Amino acid sequence: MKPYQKFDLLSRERMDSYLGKRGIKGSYRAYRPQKGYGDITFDFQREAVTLDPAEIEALSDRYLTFSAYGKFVNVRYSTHEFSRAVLESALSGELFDFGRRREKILVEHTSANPTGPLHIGRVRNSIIGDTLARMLSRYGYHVTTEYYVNDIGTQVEALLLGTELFGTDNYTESYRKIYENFDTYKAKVEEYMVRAESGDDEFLNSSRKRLEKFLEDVLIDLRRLSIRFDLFVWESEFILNGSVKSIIDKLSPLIRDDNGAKYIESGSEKMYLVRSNGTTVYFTRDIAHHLKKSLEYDDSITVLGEDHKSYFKKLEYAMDVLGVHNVRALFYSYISTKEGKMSTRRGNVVYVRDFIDEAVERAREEILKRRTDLGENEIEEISNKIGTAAVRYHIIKYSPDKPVTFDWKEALNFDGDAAPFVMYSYARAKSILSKVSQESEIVWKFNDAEGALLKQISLYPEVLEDAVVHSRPDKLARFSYDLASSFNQFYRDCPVLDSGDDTQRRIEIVRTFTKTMEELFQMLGIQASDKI
RNA sequence: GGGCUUGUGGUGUAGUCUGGAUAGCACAGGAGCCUCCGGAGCUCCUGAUUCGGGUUCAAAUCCCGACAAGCCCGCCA
Repeated sequence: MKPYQKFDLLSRERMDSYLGKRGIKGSYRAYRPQKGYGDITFDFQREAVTLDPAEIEALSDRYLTFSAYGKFVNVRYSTHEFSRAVLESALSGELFDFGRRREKILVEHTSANPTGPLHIGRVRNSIIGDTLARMLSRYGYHVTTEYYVNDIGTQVEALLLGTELFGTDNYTESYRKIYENFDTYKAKVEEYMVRAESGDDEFLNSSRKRLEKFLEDVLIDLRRLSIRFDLFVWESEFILNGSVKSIIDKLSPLIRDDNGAKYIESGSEKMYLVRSNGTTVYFTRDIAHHLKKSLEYDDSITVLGEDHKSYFKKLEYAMDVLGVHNVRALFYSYISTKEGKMSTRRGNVVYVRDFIDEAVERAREEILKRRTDLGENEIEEISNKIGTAAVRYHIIKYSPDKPVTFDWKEALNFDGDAAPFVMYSYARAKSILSKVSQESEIVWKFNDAEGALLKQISLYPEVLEDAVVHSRPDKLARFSYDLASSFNQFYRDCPVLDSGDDTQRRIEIVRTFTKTMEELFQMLGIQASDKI
């Protein structure tokens, strides 16, 4: 049992047995109190009971210290015993063991139409999705990541037509030109759509080949952020394998007709499946897509911008009709700039590649300021690690449903709650470990500063669980900051090397810290650096 | 018009799901700390729950209503 679990249980048993013996009826709520009140609180506020402080205190022993204030019972875990439990748990590997789960989970993220390089609004999707996938995987699930590539539909056909007419060099511009005069090209776009929908192999293959090139532009940026996909699912698959047709058949009892177009209805909401020209809409193909997910995975999460909320509600309605309940979405709010919503026309789009470049450059400047002992290659490597980590961290650290206003100054501020701080504390720890010359026996005796760091470390399992249960990858970033901060305090108070009896124990504490940090870095997609 | 989301110090945020004690953190501002393993660090100070009702012994947290910001309501994706 992990340290907090073990001590929580011990406290609870002690409390329950006391209540039983005294015949006190009344339930308590147990939670971790705010700082200063100990490690666990039994809250009797709702109950009409009186607790005798002296009797409560008498429940204490060398592991637990009980105290009562009114209807609060606070329990403090012995620094020495708890620290020992944490360090032992870490050394045995138990602290980092979350077991394996049978469930297969699909995480779909990014899935942007490849009409141009990613901007920071879209990359929030990628970073949330990738971090989510990493933490679910660490927690023991069997995770697959998916990029759903649209190779059918109005936007895609417009992109393809645009590049045919105006060239592929600046494909974003070519795409835009179609939309500038959409009426002119509407017939041609529609013709392409019909061809695609008819399952025209030659046409679809050629579409796909060209789209792959544009998609590569998106994937290049993502790779710099250590984001890769297990799976690319092409939308046309659902036309070709007939599943769109079978969806429409399955829904047919509910389908109504509107001049040849087909829709289903829930309340006053109409959900169109088929246009009057016979082609299906994105929605219909997405139903087929999600049906496939539901069959192949136990659970599936799609990362979507908040603008898709009502869309997804409709999709859920359709899935519900089909008896599918294991698909869900994780929504995030937009990133805007101070000038408002990002818009190419207004020239306030921030591309991820620019953000990464700036962050790497900033990291490089900082390194040059403080280090003269590194070679050019090393500087390059470290600035890349720091810069890309800073980008990921800055985007993941906000709660997904919090709207973010992007500000260059803030985004490139490496002081405080930012990746360099966290990476710095890790580098300090590694630096100590690199100087360890000999090992000896651990002397089991902990002081408060050691206890504080170990206690922070011991929160890791419950933080991860909380993040997983609530789909909140931002919590890992926050925890990594708190942990780094705890380490910096420990670093100030506790010399490690050449500290006599304390040395080996502190070395192990530092090792445990770096191990925990590495876990967090792994999930946050940060490449650790021993030197920064 | 209907629906969804957000509102916490000067700024950016955590806590809100599951009500409880002194609302945590960062930036900015002020004051300190290098005879010691890396000062991108550490310590201290200043300063906040949008407004109005309600529920409750107790509300940042739950309910209702305003107000403000964003998003959605297409035979687009």
